[in-house]
Amino acid sequence: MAGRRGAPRSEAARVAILDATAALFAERGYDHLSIEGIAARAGVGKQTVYRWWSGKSALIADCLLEGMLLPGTLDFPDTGDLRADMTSWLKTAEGIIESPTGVGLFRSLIAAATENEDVGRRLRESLADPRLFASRLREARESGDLRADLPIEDVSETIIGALVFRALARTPSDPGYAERLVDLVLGPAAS
Amino acid sequence: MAGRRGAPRSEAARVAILDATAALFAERGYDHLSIEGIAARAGVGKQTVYRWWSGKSALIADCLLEGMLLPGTLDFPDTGDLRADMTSWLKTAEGIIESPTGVGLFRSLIAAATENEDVGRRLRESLADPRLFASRLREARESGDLRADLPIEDVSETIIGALVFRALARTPSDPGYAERLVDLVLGPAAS
Amino acid sequence: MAGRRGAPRSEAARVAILDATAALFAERGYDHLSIEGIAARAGVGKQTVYRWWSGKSALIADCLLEGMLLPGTLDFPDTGDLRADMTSWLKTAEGIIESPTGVGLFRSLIAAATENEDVGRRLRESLADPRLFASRLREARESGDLRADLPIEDVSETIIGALVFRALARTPSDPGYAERLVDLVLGPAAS
Amino acid sequence: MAGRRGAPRSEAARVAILDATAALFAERGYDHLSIEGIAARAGVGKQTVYRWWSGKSALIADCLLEGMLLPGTLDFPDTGDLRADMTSWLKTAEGIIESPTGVGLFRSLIAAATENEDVGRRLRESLADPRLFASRLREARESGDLRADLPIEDVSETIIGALVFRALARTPSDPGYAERLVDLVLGPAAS
DNA sequence: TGTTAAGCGAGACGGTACGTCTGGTCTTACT
DNA sequence: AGTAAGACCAGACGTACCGTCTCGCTTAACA
Repeated sequence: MAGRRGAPRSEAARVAILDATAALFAERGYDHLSIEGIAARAGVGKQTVYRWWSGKSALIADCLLEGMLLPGTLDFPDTGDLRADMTSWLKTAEGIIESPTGVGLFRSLIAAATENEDVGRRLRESLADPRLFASRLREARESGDLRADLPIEDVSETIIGALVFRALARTPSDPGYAERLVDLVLGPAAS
Repeated sequence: MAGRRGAPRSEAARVAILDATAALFAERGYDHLSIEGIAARAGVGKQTVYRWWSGKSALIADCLLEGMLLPGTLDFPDTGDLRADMTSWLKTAEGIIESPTGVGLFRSLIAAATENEDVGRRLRESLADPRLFASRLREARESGDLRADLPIEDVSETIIGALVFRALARTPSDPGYAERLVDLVLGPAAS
Repeated sequence: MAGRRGAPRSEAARVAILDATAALFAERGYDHLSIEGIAARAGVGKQTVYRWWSGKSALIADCLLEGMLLPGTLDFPDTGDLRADMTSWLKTAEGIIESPTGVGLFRSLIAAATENEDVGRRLRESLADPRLFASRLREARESGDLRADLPIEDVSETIIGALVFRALARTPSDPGYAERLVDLVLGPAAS
Repeated sequence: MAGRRGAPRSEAARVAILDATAALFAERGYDHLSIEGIAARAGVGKQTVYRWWSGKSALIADCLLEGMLLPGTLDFPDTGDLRADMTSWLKTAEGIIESPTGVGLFRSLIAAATENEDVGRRLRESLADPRLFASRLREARESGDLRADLPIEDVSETIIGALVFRALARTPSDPGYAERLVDLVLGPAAS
């Protein structure tokens, strides 16, 4: 059996650090985050941060895991009409991404994913979240509303990828985009 | 008329700076770039950099404009079979992106786009490059090989977006992916 | 000829740093000095300190050279009676060394000399200062008041050494000490 | 009656700590000593050090008390000729102090004395050690070889003080010094 | 043909943050 | 209760770059 000695890790410190990270990330964005700032805001020594995380990207990865960064407002609607629900979800997402705070958060997450593979992987895993559209697509395919060979995961990935790229490329807002993207990835609507 | 006085801008310095930027970007990635390092490598005073560029992201934007960052090997093949050409182009792109240097460069570009809107916009503009698939898609649509209402620009954007997201999310390599993505954005192949 | 380039060293910064060093040294002693504290007090970046000095001991050495640390109140009296003058100088010195601030400064200088050979050497050089007793001893020897073979420099060194050692060893104050030390190093007084 | 409870102080820990202190002091000098380093080398928790000593200077004071720092090779020779013995002892001492390790140890002791009054006092007490010259001087005075009023303790203190100051001031080695110092403090040799 | 304004390489400046190290305190589990 | 271990808050260390600001020099266009 193990039986480690020494004081156990302080949960209070862990939480204070993640809270401070999430707060500063939201306030100032990924690249104005500093470990010193986080430690100061959390009321913690810098060493306590470095003891448990390798740097700011790892902190962001953990915040992500705890759901402290992504707003919970992206639940998928359910009116029975998959294409309509998807379009409406996309318009909501576009709205968030185009808001000043939303785009900062979004680009900051991209920057963090750039530096840290855990952040990337966790973003990927969150695609499977049932609150997102993946599970709904799966149902639709099983009930015959979508062609049987539709690769669900590719669809999720492609939609998010398109949003990511548009945010990076500063593609201007376009009212018809959501419908076109749905048509593109699900195939044209049956007449 | 104006007629400025004093020495004109040194072309040698401009080129040396962009060369140094491209070299260091390739060697060490976007976030280990430093203006001091660039100036030193270019044999130039820091002020000469700051006189003409606002920071490292602007330098990258300029390098991009001069084609010093993207490898020229991504020309679109032309065998007459659009789907096959597109699949093969995608496989080549995947190969580059999965190589150790390629993925670094790719992610670094994403990071740069995160910080600087010009970088983003120039990445977007390069989608229209005739060496890429956009012009080929246009031809195919006009010759009736693709459905008439296919939104070409969305297709380009979506494909690149998918690649970007897979690079960020560290999605593992998958042999069948190119074909599936082509089917997804062009619609299933006619039998 | 050479012709250095770049901005010249800032005299204002140099002086501010030495002033801050001397002030903090007097306030808090050698081993509570910190480069950060000095830089902050001087209103200067840390790098400006490190650019010109290797560490705090080198700063002290320079302060010493500029006479910013030693009080100027140790001038040797001159009543015509060398032994009496010397005794009286020694009593004054003892008084300073036994005062709370004096002993701190004295021990701090010793600590600095411990770490940095320049500090040591400059302390040594200051023995030759004509305001101290060395030059007076020389006159006395030449005028026949002291034996001709008396090694003046050894005398100075020995007297200071005795004071140093008593300060280190916390030898308690002793009213008759000054006279005894004078007798010891000059030989017993003629009857 | 009292009857303390709990485990008694561990002698093994005490010895391990002092050994580690002495070893690290000799290896790296006083100001590279760290409590953490000592505790690690001794295989002991930091708290066990802090429980019994107030800091590194107190550790040095204790090592000194146990004779773990000063080499035992400074016994005073006895050829019957006091001046010759003293000169020869001084030359030996000079040799040690001028050796690379000796001077480091000597200056480290001075630095420790600077910080901690116990260290100072113990250095002072060690002057009375019969292996040093004080007891020999006393005998000589009693047997009439030295003038009756010679202040023995001042002599010891002055000699050591001179050596201390020469070490601090980096006075260069000088072949005739030992003889001159003996003449200085004992008075010129009788013809 | 000077004068003069801009560009240039160099590098010092006041700063921020880095990641590491140590100080001293405190909290565990073990003996 | 004392110990080995080690986490904690605090803060200095010396380094790397930031973006700005002189320097002394060079290079044209103006005068």
